[in-house]
Amino acid sequence: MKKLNRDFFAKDTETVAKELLGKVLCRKKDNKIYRGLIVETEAYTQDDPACHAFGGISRRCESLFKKPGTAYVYLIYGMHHCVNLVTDKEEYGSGVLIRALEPLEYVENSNGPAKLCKSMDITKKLDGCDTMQEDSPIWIESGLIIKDKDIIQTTRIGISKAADLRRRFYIKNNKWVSKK
DNA sequence: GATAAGATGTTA
DNA sequence: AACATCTTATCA
Repeated sequence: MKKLNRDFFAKDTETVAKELLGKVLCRKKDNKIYRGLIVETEAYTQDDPACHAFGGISRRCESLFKKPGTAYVYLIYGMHHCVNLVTDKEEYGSGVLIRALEPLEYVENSNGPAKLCKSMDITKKLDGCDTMQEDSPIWIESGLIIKDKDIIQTTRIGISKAADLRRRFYIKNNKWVSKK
């Protein structure tokens, strides 16, 4: 498997969200490399009221404004972590939320955005981490080619603002996609 | 300083 | 359908 380069992330956020399906999220910890196939994503951009970067930069979401390929990790509901990958260009707050993984190596029970962070030990310590760095503890590798006919595009989950936008993508008939 | 809401998951 | 649990944004 080959590590993705920055050009992959330096594109329109919805395009990256769609293309991340079938890629592999990797997390190195204690000499073990956890791997999971990305099966569900959501796109968030600065002009979207549901995005943390809507209205500009803040301490929490500052990572969204960094270079494409940066990891953005935040805490939600006081107890759950979620991870995004920054997209498009630097200084523009946008990213793709990883919502679900199909377990490959050392990963289990990852059919939800908080569950996958728990099973890979992704915490705020990884916020702002540049996945392009050679020694990064988290990165993305190429994986499967997903055909267009196997990709479903629909509305996002768990948000109240801009709930009608169809910015969620998942692999059709994959059992690890989060349930409503 | 106080308050409300939040890109969720588990339990019943 | 309730709740666990706390950071962040917003307002005073």
